[in-house]
Formats: sequence, C-alpha cells, structure tokens
Amino acid sequence: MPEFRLYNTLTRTVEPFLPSHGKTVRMYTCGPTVYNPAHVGNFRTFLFEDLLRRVLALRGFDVMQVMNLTDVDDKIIKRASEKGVTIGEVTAPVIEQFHADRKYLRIEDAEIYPRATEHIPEMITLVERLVSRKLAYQAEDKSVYFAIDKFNGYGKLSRLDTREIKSGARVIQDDYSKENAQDFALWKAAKPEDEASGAAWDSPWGRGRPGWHLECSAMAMKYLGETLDIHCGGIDLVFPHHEDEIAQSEGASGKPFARLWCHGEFLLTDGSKMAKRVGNVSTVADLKEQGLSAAAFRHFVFSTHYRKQLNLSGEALEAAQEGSRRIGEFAERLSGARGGTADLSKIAEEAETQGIGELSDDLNAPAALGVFHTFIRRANAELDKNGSDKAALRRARETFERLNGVFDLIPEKEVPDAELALLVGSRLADRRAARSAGDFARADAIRAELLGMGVAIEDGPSGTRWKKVD
RNA sequence: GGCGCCGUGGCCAAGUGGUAAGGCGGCAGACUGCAAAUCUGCUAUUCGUCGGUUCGAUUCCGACCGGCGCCUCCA
Repeated sequence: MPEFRLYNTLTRTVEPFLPSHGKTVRMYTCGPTVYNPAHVGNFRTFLFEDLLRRVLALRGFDVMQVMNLTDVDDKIIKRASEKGVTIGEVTAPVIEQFHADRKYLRIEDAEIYPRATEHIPEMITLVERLVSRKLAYQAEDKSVYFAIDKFNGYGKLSRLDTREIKSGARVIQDDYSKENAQDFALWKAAKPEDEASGAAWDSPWGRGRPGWHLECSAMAMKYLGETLDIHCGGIDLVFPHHEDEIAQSEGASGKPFARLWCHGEFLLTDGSKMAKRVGNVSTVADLKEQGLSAAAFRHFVFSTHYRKQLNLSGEALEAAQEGSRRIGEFAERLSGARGGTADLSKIAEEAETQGIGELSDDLNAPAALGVFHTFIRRANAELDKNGSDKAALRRARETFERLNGVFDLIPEKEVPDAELALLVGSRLADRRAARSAGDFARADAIRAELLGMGVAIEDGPSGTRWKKVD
C-alpha cells in the first residue's frame, strides 16, 4: 500500500502522514457555531473531514475525532437577547438540526462533540497558564487578551505579516483596551446582555465569557492531548482562528499544538463564497426540496479536490445526481449477479489498488471517483458475459464495498406508498393483460394514465417496475 | 496594497516534461411491441493569451488577461 500523504498548511507541502502514537489518529475538526442552521458550504468542509476519517479507517487507522459545537458567541448572544431567551434555548434546536442534516448527508459520527459551555473550567485554566507565563494580560476593560508579540512564531500558519494590513482589507475595530491592535481576547468581560442570556461565568478576572478561539484549544488538548495529529477546518479559519489557537495552545504547553493542519476550500455560489453575510446560502433542506439525494450531494462534493474551490451549480448537481444513480444501479446489479469472469477479478483488483492510491495521495477523491466509475463500466461489461466465477464476483463486490465505503454514493431508496402501490398494481395487471392480448394501444393508454399520476413504468425481463416521478 | 489559489471538450473535473482519467450531456448500437430504464461504443491533434527554457510543455519560467479567496470572530 502506498504511504498516506496529506497537505500540511503549516509547511504548504504534501507530506507523508503517520499518527504519533500507534495506529490511532487523533484529529480535531472545527465544528459549527450553532446560531443558525449550517449551510451546504459548511457541510462541504464537514464532508471533506468525513472523507478524511473514512480514508484513514480504510488505511487501517483508528480515528479519534473531536468536533466542537460552539454554543456561545456574539451572534448567539445577540439572537438570545433579541428574543429574550437564554443562549441554550437558541442553540438547542440548531444543534439538533445540525445532527439531523449531518446524518442525512451520511457524515459519520465523530467520537466526541464537546460544547464550549460545558468546558468553562478547562478554558479558565488555560487562560491562567497563559497569564502566569506572561503571555496574557487583563486590560482596563477587564477582558483578558493574548499578547501576540510575546509569542514567538505568531503568524507561522497563515504567513500573514500582521503589520501589513492595507486598503481592501476589512477594517480593524479599534479596541483601545488592548496593548496591541492584533491582540485577541481570551476572556471577555461580561456585558449586561451576556448576563441576561446566561452567557457569563465566574472567573479569576471577574464575570465573563470565553473568547472565540479558546474553546478549541482547551477542548482539543483535553480530549486529544497537547499535540494533536491533525487539525482540520475550513480555509477561512487559517487566520485568525487557527493562528490564535496555535498561539494559545503552544504558549501554554510549550509543545507543538498540531502536527498537521488541513484546510478545506470553499463552496461558491454565483461565483462567490457561500456565506450568510453574502446572503447566497442554501441548506440541506433546500437540497431536499430540489429533489437532490444525499448521495448526489456527496458525489458533487467529492468530484472536486478538497483544496479547490467548488461552484454550486444546477448542472453540476444534476450530473452528480445521475452519476450517483449509475452507481446505485450498478450496486443492485452486482448484488443480483450470479457469477463473474476471471477478468472481473482482475479489474476489481486494479481498481482497488488505484482507488486507494489516489485517496492516499492527499485525498484525491475526484481521481479515485474516476477510478470507481471506470471500475463500474468495465465490471458492467464483464457482467454482460454472464460468467459463473463466484470468487471473481465476490472480489468485485469487495472492491465495490471498499471504495463505496469511502464515498457512500448509493442513492437512498424511496419508501413506497402502500395505497399507491395497490392502485398501481391493479392498473399494471390490466396492462399486462392488454399486452399479452396484443392490445398495445390500451397498454400505452394505461402507461400514459399512470404517468399522469406521477408514476413512470419500466418493462423488464422480470416484470414491470414502477417509480414515482415529479 | 499584501499574501495565496485557479483558468483543461457543451457543462463538471483529474492529470503529467514525452504527447489529455472520469462523470454529466450529445450521438450511435444492443435490449423492447413501442417506450422507459439499463448496458455497450463514440464524442478535446488540444489544456486562458503571448513570449522564453527544452530534442520535446498543457505540465517549468516570465508577462498579460480573466475568476476567486484570506488580510480579526466567517466552514
């Protein structure tokens, strides 16, 4: 098996990867801020992380994945204050929705989904360590800030020269309490709306709440140790989020925070980044409304490399829908087949080797998907020969399972409506009678009638199949 | 202004210093009473433009054109 390689944002190169301890990969994946349902752009990132964990598993590693749920932040507090409720009341339904959407898209469960609000003591301890190491200070506004000029190596991930923020950049809010404009908040002094919405806790620095980056450092180190194997997230988190996580974590522990940083590119819509700010978001609910299967969306996402921007377009989604349907058809054919040919076995073996090779090379899913489709085409041709080689067939099924185990592209089956099934069944019986009597005009009339009801039929060697259409 | 990514057939998209994977669509065939579905085959002398390096470049270098992202709370 070829070595597993992954692009490391820290070094900007594709590097061989092995976990530091045994065969368990400890990875931290930045999760959603739960103030609003996640959009499909967010899910592109989560899908890339799902791909990573599945490929790691395919390679024989054990995966220990942590995905945080950020359940306290400015936007959540704002929403809670507007509605006069607590932050918990804002986040509870959103978290539920997140998991429902995630499951719909077949994103595997992470091992742990820690919540920021449940790790306040850990965060306070981390800030204390930073304060005692003189890397953090409490300002006049009572908030605690990280002093970036005390941390040697600040900027190593994003490679941004923090002194060079020029026109075109988003304007820095001038916070007079900070010693340096680029210092970031570790602990924010409580404001009335924080207290009102239940977003304030006691701390050595007074009532307050954690800064944005703090939870990830605290929770990652709690569950995965001070040096993680892989830390993932969307490309936009490189700066400031991940840069600040490094500063906090390494500042406190004196050890490298993550051995490898891995970032997924954006999903674009209408040529620009999908973002709530831009107002061009679509959600999983929108996908469902368009009649797009989860398998189709997975196919769509995996047809472009994770480090490349992907544009959401109707045409691309439709192509993915058809592509995943073809895979589903093949799966059915494979499970119903009686035997194969010697060549089928060879074709399967080749596809498996190549597919795993592509996936191992910095998660080249589009190339691996190409291998998968080629396998399907060739295997179909072999199955046309009606061979009787059981072992070859078993081999082909195994390959299919292994590759599809990563992509997970078989479209979900529709649950038939019992009442409709009964009606269609009786009309089909009539049509069968008409056909055997040679009355094709009548048969075609029944077909048209059913189509008018939204039922399409297909005559096959083993009888007539039907399905609902739009 | 700084940093970075990208530009491959009608659409989507891999890839490589040695002559273009794959999917969708389209076309043709098999199957079918006819369809549909399915399967099979075909579908880029060419990789944004112009130069350069090289025996040879889509792949390396430079310039230009076009698109996108990041530059403090956004996956």
